Amino acid sequence: MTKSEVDHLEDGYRWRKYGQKAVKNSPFPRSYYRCTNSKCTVKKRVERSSEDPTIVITTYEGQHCHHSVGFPRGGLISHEAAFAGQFTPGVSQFYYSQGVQLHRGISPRTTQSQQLPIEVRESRALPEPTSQLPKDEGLLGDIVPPGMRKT
DNA sequence: CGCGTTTGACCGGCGC
DNA sequence: GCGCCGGTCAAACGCG
Repeated sequence: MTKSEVDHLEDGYRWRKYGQKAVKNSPFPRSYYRCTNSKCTVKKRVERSSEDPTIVITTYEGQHCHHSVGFPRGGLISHEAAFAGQFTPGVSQFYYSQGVQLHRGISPRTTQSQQLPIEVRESRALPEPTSQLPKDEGLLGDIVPPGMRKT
């Protein structure tokens, strides 16, 4: 769960909305997102909490086999980051879940979504992200231009 | 021109 | 067999 009032929580990846359905649990609709990378089968389900409209429940499905295409607030946008990321696929869900604590206390704040305490650079140093790596090398080549694929 | 978003329809599975 | 629900896809539109 993530405390935010906006749906487009930039977790460092590009998402393309492919559906939206209304759920009975919440008066708010549920949005379905999919990673824009064709090789990346990661899907995301964004649902707003019925009790706290400021909270969105982001459910990740699958793991990324690549890295972000540039971070929003200027963190790391270099190719090195891309490589570091692809070496530790499926890490997004980890830093996302452990990096965000759900606080039921609603603050009068209005734009805290831009100050998420998430640090993506940790994605290459997490202690447990090696749960089920796709171990497939055929996935690099999404954002990595030919010529720097290796050496 | 390319990409992403939006909305409606369609499909599959499950329960009754 | 039908109805309901969740999930996905596709066409069109708008914006950058």
